[in-house]
Amino acid sequence: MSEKSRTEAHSRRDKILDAAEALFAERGYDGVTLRQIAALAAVDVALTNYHFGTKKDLFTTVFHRRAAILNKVRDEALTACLNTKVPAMLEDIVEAYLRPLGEIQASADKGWKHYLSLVAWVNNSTEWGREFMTDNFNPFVSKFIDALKTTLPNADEQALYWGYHYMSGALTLTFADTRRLDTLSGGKASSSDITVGYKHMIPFIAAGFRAICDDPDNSNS
Amino acid sequence: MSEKSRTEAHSRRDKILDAAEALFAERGYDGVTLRQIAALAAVDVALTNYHFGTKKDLFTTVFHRRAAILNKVRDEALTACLNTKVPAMLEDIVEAYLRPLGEIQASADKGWKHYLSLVAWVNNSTEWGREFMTDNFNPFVSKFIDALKTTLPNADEQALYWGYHYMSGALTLTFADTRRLDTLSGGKASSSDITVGYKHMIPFIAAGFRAICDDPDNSNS
DNA sequence: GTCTATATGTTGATAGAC
DNA sequence: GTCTATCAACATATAGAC
Repeated sequence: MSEKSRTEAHSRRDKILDAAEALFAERGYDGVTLRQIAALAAVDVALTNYHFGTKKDLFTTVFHRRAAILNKVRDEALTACLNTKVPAMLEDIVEAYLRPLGEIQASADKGWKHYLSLVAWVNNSTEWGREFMTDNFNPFVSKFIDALKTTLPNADEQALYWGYHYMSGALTLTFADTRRLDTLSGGKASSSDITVGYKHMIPFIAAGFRAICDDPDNSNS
Repeated sequence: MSEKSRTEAHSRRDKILDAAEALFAERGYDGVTLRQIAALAAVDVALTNYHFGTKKDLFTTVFHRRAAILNKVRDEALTACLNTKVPAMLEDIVEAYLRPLGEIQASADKGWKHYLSLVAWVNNSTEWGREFMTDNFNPFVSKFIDALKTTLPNADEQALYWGYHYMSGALTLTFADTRRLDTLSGGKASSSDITVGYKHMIPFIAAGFRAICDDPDNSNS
């Protein structure tokens, strides 16, 4: 195989993945046809089957493509945070969790934006979440919750997990980028103003955790 | 038309709505076929068209069926809260917003549970949310945000709207009832333990609002 | 109101030529 | 690797008998 054809094939393969990522994120698995994906990628429909097998296989490939690198980036941020001060501040841990995602979403990279939007869709789906969220992201989430325990040693564990649930929901809706905050606020806030969205999310979530997880004795510490 | 046939027809009509509600909530609009809806309702496929028109029309009917009553219940709760004390406490306003939903979701009514799950799906979808969330729920949300302004008079409006966004995301993920908290926590918390989910949500969200909307001068008030 | 039968289109998938 | 051609299955929708 020549260098040229190898490169072109790889490029078409990637174009299918990019198109599938964008469309799955926008309309969900069932809302998208292989023909629409092929059209957006500007390749023949049969190529989706040649490169990835079934539609479900294609979805799996799309989801896994960025999951590993996402875990790596976030793991490094959390580890760095935990190494700078012991015990780490609650705000710092929450920031370590959220900031890498905010930077990705605020960046110019369309592909990553689509991927986060896809994660939002998966996270809110009972059946897709069970298959894709648990295996890919639970290990890192557990690490995050362990970190929270070090700074909230007296926390009721049930409250801690529900706090994570609220944060996950807030984050996920931010991923979804619905643009509905614009209409609601009459222009005073914008769903796509990601930098502002993450700037307020960190103190909001940290305060929430403290309110339900902190021991009454040191609630104003 | 006899009483009996009237009742039966109405019953079949309702069975289609109930089935559509349950399936749309579980798999989204495109993930469900009219045949599956008819099968779950135990009626003929052609009846969906006779009673509701197109598939999209059926979805619209399902969504509107409970929207009005939901708005009424929530409006009463918020109004009652605002009338008991002036200015109302932040926690009371958030509770007025959340508690009616918690009571509905914690009740034994399967239909309402499915409906809230459907709202979760719509809220996280850019294209469906634009069409169905804005018209149905924005007026009440604006009333809620106005109430927040009375108790957080110095709040930056942009922060206030983002706070609402975080609350909406947390609430929505709770609607979705993904059952994934169970796996993540190793049984220490359960997504379907709705009473606990709402009990912690109120102080969590209230503290979050205070952290980003309160004037620094009275941040520990 | 309900069902049978069917029109009409689209879907995912693949066999086979190049 | 890529494209043409085609398949069986399934979708929504409706006309017409009862």
